[in-house]
Amino acid sequence: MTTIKDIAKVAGVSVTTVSRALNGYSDVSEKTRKKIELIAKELNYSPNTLARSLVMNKSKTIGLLISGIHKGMIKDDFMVEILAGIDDYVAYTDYDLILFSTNSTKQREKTYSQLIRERKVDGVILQGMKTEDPYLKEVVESDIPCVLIDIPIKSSTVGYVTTDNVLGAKKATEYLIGLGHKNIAMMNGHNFAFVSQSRLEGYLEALNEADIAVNWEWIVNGEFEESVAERVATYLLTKNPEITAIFCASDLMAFGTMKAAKNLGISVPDELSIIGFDDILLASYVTPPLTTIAQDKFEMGYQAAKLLLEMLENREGVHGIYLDTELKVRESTKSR
Amino acid sequence: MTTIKDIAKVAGVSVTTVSRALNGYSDVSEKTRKKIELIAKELNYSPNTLARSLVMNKSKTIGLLISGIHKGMIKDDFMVEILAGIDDYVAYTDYDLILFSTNSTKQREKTYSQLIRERKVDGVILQGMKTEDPYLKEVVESDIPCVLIDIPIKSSTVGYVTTDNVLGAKKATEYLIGLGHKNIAMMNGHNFAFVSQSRLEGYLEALNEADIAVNWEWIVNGEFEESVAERVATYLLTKNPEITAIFCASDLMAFGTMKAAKNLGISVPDELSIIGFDDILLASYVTPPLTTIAQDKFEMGYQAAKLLLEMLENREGVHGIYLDTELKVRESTKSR
DNA sequence: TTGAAAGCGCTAACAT
DNA sequence: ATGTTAGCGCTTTCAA
Repeated sequence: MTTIKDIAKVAGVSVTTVSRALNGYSDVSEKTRKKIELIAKELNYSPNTLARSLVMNKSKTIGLLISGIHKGMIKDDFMVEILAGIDDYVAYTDYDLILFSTNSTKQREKTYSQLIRERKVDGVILQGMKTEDPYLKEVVESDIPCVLIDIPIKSSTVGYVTTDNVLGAKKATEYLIGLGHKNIAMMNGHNFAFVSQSRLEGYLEALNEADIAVNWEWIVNGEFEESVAERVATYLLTKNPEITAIFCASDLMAFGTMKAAKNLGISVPDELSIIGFDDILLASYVTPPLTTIAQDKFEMGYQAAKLLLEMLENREGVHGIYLDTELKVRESTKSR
Repeated sequence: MTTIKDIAKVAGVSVTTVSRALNGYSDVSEKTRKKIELIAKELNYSPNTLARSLVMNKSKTIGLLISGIHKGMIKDDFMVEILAGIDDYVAYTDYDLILFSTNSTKQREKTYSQLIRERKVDGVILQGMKTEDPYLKEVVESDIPCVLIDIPIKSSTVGYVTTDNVLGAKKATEYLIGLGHKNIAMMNGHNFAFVSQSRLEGYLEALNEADIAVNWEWIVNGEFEESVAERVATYLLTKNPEITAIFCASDLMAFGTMKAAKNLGISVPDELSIIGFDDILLASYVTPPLTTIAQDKFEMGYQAAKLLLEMLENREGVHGIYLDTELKVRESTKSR
């Protein structure tokens, strides 16, 4: 492997000159620069980023801390789209991505922040962490720049990008109300997700503004999992046959709810309207196609990467980004 | 950021001793080791892997060269599952993953092998490269260990994992034949994929063994893309109404073919049987659910990672791995 | 059992 | 415009 030392030797100059020439500094004569560049090419030289990072104290890598790289990823394309968005932005920079998958099942003896510090990433993007995750605190409190997906924490080194979940949930609920529904249940995720809190808020707002009394027994948690949602929905629908519509805080949970309805012989959308949240790929393929609130996941990733790099280069940027949602009307909802 | 120097100072020993103690060498007294470990913890020390990598000349990172991180990834979960499989294996090692997405649209001024050399990855996994990709050659000819997904090249530094595509395609075709079909077309990918060659081979084998004459006009290329497949299938089916079954070399192309049939008013599976290859998630959600040959994509990723690490640690392993397929009978095929 | 010293490949003052 | 020197944080001979 050629080093600048080799080049220096061949060119008959010092390593400093080589370094300067190759890095485009102005204080090197055009002649020597040309010579050095030529030799570098001939020797098939590539710089050793390790050495460079060590001395410059920045690695030009950004860490991606993602949870559940395997479990959810297949059916729920949320993570994949985020990743695609991040990649799309990062591809045009000189940063590379290093993946830290926080597989909860595996007993990593090292904490995330240890990993991050060891690998000397310049910044990190966090996705899929629960609000009470001890590591979240650890990372946020460290001085390493990070941007959080769907967790609105802001500081000089922390930014976030998320969807306007309150408004999104409100839109969903209002749509149901507009359809003539009054007995609208909500299948939420769990209490350790900011998005759940926000979506609940939107749901409540919509009900309040329409002067519909809130029935707290109709607000349940499906843990963002299809199977849990199915179980919970089965119970909910059996106990409360008067429910005519359900707003689900994720498409996957909407699928579970649809299954529950099917098993109970409740027809969707004739007897029960179901609306989801996310607009994952499958949403338009299930039967009936799912009406849902679409979030722009790709854009979330893109904006997250953009924000992080802005922070890294000390360019001022907005540290808190809210993305819009869009109602996708399909066939799982019907006017009453 | 604490370094071993800081620890050494506090402990009143040399950096050498600290290094040895922390790395579990035996030639350090239990007493000093304990002391050093304690101090390290108190000072919240993490080793700088950059420095370590530089001197040890290995980085404990493996590069993931994947193509089309955004385009295909959403609908076609192939890449995602591979990634999940890789991650699943790597998670239990002390290696980390660094992502090089070879977005064809972007004009990377650097070649893959440059990226790889600069980042000093210890090994690399390649996915989604066409056989004639100049970079493939470049990487394979370099001395850096790599394992290829779906490209059977073997050398001392190159291994591969792939599906038994010949057998898989044969199974598919035989199933169609067993159903009573004789006029069986094939929608292949393109000529620059080994898998296409193998799947064609399997198709031909099955026909030959059943004494069915091959009609070369019925063998077309859909470029592994849904839209292309739709166009090609439309033409094929219009020209050759006698075709009663089509074996598609990917599920996505099978979807395109289904669309073509639908537009032409050809009912699947009543008038036309369609069988796919891959078994992507969507396969069981489309209407009618797609009969297909399933590959174990997760396992491919897992085995690829396993093989690469075996190569890196000089453990002997099989450099060429073939995985089995499984026929998933659903509702897009019917006996004639 | 421990330490001194060299060096991995690079950049960055500070000369000249 | 170019070179000398020091040093990033670590591992590893070689001595003691």
